[in-house]
Amino acid sequence: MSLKQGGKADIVDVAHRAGVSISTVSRSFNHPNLVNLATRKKIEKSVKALGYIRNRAAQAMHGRRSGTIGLIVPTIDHAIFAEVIQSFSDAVDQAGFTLLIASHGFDLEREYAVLRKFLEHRVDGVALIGLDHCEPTFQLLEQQSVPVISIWNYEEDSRISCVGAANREAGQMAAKHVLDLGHRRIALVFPKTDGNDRARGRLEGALAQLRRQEAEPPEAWTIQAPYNIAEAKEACGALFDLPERPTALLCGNDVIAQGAIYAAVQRGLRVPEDLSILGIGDFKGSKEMEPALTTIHFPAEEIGGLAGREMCGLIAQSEGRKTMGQMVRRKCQISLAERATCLPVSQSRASDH
Amino acid sequence: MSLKQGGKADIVDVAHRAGVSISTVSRSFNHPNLVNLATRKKIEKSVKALGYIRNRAAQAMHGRRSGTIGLIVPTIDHAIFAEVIQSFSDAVDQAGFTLLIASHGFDLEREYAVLRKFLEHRVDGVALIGLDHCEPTFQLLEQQSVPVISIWNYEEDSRISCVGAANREAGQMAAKHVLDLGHRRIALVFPKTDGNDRARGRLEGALAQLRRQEAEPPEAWTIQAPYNIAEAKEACGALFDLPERPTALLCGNDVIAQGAIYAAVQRGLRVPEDLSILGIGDFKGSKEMEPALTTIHFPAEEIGGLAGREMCGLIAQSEGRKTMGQMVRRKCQISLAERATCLPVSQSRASDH
DNA sequence: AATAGTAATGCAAACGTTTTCATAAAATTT
DNA sequence: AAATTTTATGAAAACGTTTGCATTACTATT
Repeated sequence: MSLKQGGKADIVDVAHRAGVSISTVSRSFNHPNLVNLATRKKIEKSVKALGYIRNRAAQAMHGRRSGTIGLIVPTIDHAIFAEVIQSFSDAVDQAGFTLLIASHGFDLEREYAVLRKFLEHRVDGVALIGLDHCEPTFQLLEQQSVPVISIWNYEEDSRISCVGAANREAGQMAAKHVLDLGHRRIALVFPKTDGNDRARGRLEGALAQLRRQEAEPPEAWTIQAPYNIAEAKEACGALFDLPERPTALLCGNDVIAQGAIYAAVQRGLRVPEDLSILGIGDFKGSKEMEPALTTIHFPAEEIGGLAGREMCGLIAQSEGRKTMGQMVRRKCQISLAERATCLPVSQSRASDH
Repeated sequence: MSLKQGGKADIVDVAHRAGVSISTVSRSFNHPNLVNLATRKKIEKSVKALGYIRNRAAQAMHGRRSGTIGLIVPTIDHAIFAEVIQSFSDAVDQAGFTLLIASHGFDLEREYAVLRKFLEHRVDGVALIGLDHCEPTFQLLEQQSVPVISIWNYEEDSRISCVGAANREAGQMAAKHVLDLGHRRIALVFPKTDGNDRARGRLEGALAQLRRQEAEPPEAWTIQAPYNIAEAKEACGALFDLPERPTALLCGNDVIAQGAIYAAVQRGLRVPEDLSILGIGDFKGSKEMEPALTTIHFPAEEIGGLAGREMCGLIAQSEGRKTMGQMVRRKCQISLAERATCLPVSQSRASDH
């Protein structure tokens, strides 16, 4: 009865103090309508006095949900992911879930390990980024039949539920735009594409469009850079120092584009007069840049929020036992955000030398 | 025995199949050295065959640790926090912990609510950002005597353990730098400071230094802007449009500084010739900007990593029962990163008009 | 006034582990 | 060969909840 010291009050302590049975206490939490108002008040008082905090772990043991959702991302520290994580988090929070987050640093084996760990914690659902995952991951997911959703990439024949945009379309849209502006000398800066279906989709989409219009870039103009300003700036700098310079640059995302702009400025190249630059993603701040970045808008917040809500839906319907929940696929619209970093080739400075 | 269908294999299923008792199975996980190698192999095989996954919730019920750490941040979607979250995550991951993350949107009441939720999940430790928290939060923490650490701000008399930098010093250092460069007409752009001890410390430090050297800015030159490029750009734009313009601008962090630069560029002001701009934080990409941003370097990665390790240490020592673990305080060094956005006033263009 | 229905509560059996204690078998000592 | 220690295992009691079933006391219904 004097159990308050340790801060470790128990449901039985609460029951004792309130002069009721533990069943009643439990019920007053889970099915309040089944217990008398007066009793409920007594219990509430006892809870306060004892500083009692429910033990979800114990709840979870009853086949009840753990109330947690696991989110596995390549990295948290990327503008791209931070935004989508935030909106996903908000969405599941609102439904009362607690979020477990882990990153795997673009290593799909680690992704599998993290997934196992999450499963040990009996998460009610799992969210992953993209649709590229290793076979053991898929199998584990299926075998455990845990609700799962993929965020960020949309494929109509995806193996798991997904909420995202068509990255291939984005690449194509980007390429089409610079082609429409009359550019023919177009370079590409993309990150590594293995294990990264988003980047791969974009690159393939862009390349396909360029080929279709017979403007495929020479090998030297298809370079790699990770999603980080410093390395992108450096890689693009090297590209600009080549004897032959492109008139337009297609970047794998806005961070790369920003690096590209800095590399250009550094060399006295003017954007967009000397060089048109196109990003993909439309990150926070891209619109405010000077010059404002022309890019393909991805509704990151919408995707994250929608994914969160669909995740909760999937979990809810998996309550209904047996049925290995339905598959859900949601495609979010992307669009060209025409701003200041691209110019028709006719208005560009003739920069041959 | 044929329990594999549901993917819901049990420790008893495993024991059955391996022909041993559940005690042995449990032991083979927790104290492998206590069980015969041959038996262990059998069990391992049985585990594989059944696709068994341990249930941490059940473990946690034995007073054992849950293996989780809760991290509560104002928001995930800020360059500042994303970096520190990532390194904190990596550190605790490495120690085998799983991270629970939630954001409260700079609302300290919500922070309290999130803390309660985490406590229900019986996290082994809690990490918070900064030292500003509401009284119920502190009390709950004390009462539950859960290991807790504050990230990002250092105070020698903090109420809870902390790992971070002295934000007041940062503000002072920033102010001193522009004063040393000869500036006297200095403006300040900071975010709201209530419930945000980091920003408050910086602002107070800067203001104190300016006052000390009798260069306190007029009210119109002390403006507010949240940590986001769009609003910072707008706010700074308004500042620049004032009849009297400062020669130097002290920004609450690098994001604000970036917004300020864009606002300047937009108006044809040249940085640093017409206006010196100083950031605080040294975010990823600040060094690569053109012009490269002069700023106060905060070792975000170091802080996050150190905080993660200290957190694990706190948890480990709290194993030893009774003793309400020691308090830990770690101060990380900040430094001036002199780059290209600040110029001595003598070299600036006389921009009076 | 007897009966049926409803509301509020308690008892005890789960849930999936860990761990203490006891025991059996094997290895070591005398 | 008996006595002792060590190694490997099992039985059963926790851990803190939820919940099905049983019970009691009311409230309507006839």
